Amino acid sequence: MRIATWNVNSLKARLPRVEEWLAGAQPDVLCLQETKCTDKAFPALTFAALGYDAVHHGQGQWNGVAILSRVGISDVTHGFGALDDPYDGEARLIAATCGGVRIVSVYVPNGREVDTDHYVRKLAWLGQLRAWLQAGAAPTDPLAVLGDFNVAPDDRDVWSVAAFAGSTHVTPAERAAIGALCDWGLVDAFRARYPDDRLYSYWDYRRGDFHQHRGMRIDLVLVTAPLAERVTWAVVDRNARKGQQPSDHAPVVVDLADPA
DNA sequence: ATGGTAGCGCTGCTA
Repeated sequence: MRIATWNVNSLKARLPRVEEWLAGAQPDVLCLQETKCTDKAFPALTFAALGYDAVHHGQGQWNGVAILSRVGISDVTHGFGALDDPYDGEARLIAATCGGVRIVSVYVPNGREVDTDHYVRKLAWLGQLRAWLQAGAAPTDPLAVLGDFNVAPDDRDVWSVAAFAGSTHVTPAERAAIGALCDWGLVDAFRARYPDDRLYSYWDYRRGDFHQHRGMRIDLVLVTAPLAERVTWAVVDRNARKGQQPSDHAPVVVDLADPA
């Protein structure tokens, strides 16, 4: 089963490229973030024509998350349920079961500037993500959390440590919040496959950052142990960041062998 | 040099 995640930075602006990418990459499950559309405007029929069932949790102008699947979609939920949401009212999490795997599509808050209210609530949001996993799942379940985490887990995950000094995405507290998810029982599937490579998933639109290789790896596929042992391949599709009207993020793809 | 680009939606915010 091929699972993938892509922050598309507006599904309306990116739909032709998403359609093109689905046809070429042939994922079984695709998690989207920053759809920036309402549930009513979500192009479910377009995806159905390509063979994908889709569920969406959107609000309109900002945020918005979705899951597309051609291996079934059931037990759909969104948000943190009974738990408090530090970004209440923002569409940042949707979950569903696809092909026997619990799939979670997340758009972690950006945090804006270190030590601002938005940053403090970003850390709280990541803490609630762990609490929500602990309340509703087990590390022994086949479960994957895919999305834009807005955190570079390690210094290897930014093009220049100096360039991000004092910025969000690289602070010890943000990295500790990702570490807490891993402590619960998640593995960074892409990093496990490429221990030393500096491969990024996001490049700022400005200054020609993509072509200068000035990127960050902030789009992650975190999987529980039963899935980690099934990973056969992982890749960032940099080609999807090229050409006309790209998103500022590239898709991250992970292949899973059939369960033993 | 606090720059630069893209999306939303129409003025300035968010990333």
